[in-house]
Amino acid sequence: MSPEEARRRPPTAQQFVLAELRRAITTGRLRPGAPIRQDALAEELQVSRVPLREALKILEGEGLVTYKAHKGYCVATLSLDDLREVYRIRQLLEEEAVRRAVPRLGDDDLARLEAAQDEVERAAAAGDVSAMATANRVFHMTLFDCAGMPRLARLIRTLWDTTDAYRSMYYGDSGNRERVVKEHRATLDALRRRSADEAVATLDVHRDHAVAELEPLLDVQGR
Amino acid sequence: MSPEEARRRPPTAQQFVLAELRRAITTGRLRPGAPIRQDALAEELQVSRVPLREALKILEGEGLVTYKAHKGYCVATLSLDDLREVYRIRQLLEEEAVRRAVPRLGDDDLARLEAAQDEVERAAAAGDVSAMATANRVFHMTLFDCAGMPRLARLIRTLWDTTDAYRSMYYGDSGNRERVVKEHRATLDALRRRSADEAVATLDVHRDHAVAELEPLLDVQGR
DNA sequence: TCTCTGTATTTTGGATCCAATATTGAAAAT
DNA sequence: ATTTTCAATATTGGATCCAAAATACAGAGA
Repeated sequence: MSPEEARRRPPTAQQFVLAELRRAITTGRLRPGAPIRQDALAEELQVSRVPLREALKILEGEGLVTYKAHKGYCVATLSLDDLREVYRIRQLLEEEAVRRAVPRLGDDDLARLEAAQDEVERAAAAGDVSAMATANRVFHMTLFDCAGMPRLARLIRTLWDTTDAYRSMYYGDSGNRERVVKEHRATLDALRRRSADEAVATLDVHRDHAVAELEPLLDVQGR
Repeated sequence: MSPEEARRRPPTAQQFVLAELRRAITTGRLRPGAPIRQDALAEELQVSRVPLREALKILEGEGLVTYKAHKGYCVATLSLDDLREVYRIRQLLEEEAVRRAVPRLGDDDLARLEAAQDEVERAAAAGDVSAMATANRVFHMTLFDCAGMPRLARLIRTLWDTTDAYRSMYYGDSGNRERVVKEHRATLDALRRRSADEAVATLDVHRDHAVAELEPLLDVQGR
């Protein structure tokens, strides 16, 4: 292992495994519905099954994997109903976060949001799906964090996680990437004018488009 | 172990430990802020540390315990801000659940709600704090489950869990118990008339009272 | 007396081994 | 041919053991 890697590697194996599992799920290397063989995965990641199982327990709590006693873990699948439910809950929670955040937004916060948006636009132009997903997330979470409600922000993060496995498919389409860029600009504009109502409205549109694009993808998965 | 116990005991040790930990936290045997010594607890519960640690990971995900690498787990404490945040999020999510549930309420659902309320009243009269907490929870969750949004219901459950450690203190006061009974009746009445607006309003009042009563208790904990 | 340092002890993190459960497949009976 | 039963195998659950980190503590030095 290079010094670089060693420095970035988390202080415990379970945290390392947790990060790896998240990546594997969001990048699609572990497909929704796929069973998780502990022995194979542990060997692949060069750890024993103990830290792997603890990491899986966390993901189970977050709903990213499902578990049945004596049967094991599977990558969670989303039904259409699940997708709509997750986005409806996000709508409720994100509206609250935005309304709390807007009056607290400082110039430094706006600068961070603009920096995040720059990165989104760069990734969109380059067609870098993975960077796009990351940057998009940074943009939204930066805003939500400004609400000063850490538990709310955490809940929203968890909800985002549950659809991460499908998000990369969404960004595979260049039309989707461009629309995301435009919608973010509208949100940023509303935030600059300190208009919570408009910011909420632009994000609602943003989400609705995502749902509309994701629904057919889920149908395919559901086979 | 008696046959009775063996029958009720979950199929895996971790599930058993998980249930025991929840009980210990909600009943106050494990106080908020208390460190969790794995060796001692494992011996007390007659299991090894492995299932205990997996159960703790679940509770960590739910926010009932906090964890620091190489330092271990502690029962989570709630600050005043945390309490207000949790109840604000509950307000948002529970309103959604009620509005979805009301038009779907069948007579059988109402019957179940009334049965739950009977149990609440029995426990309140008997001054049985533990039974009161359980019955109260059954009452509310029965309603939320009627929304047909399993993820939403699960989120709400998790939010309830985070304040469970303090709920039993709340029910220790007979005035609080009586008020809960009355407020439930108001909610039931609104539900019978299929009035979502009124049901939401009664539940908002219900929650606000709980927050008002819990805040001073948290101050004491915060020392 | 206070602080710093090094060591002993405690506690957590992880690996290996064994047990229990589930799954698979083959053989036997209908 | 189909179904059922039973054994073999694979996979998960749990216990024990060892390693690593953190904490507590004692002693030396200022």
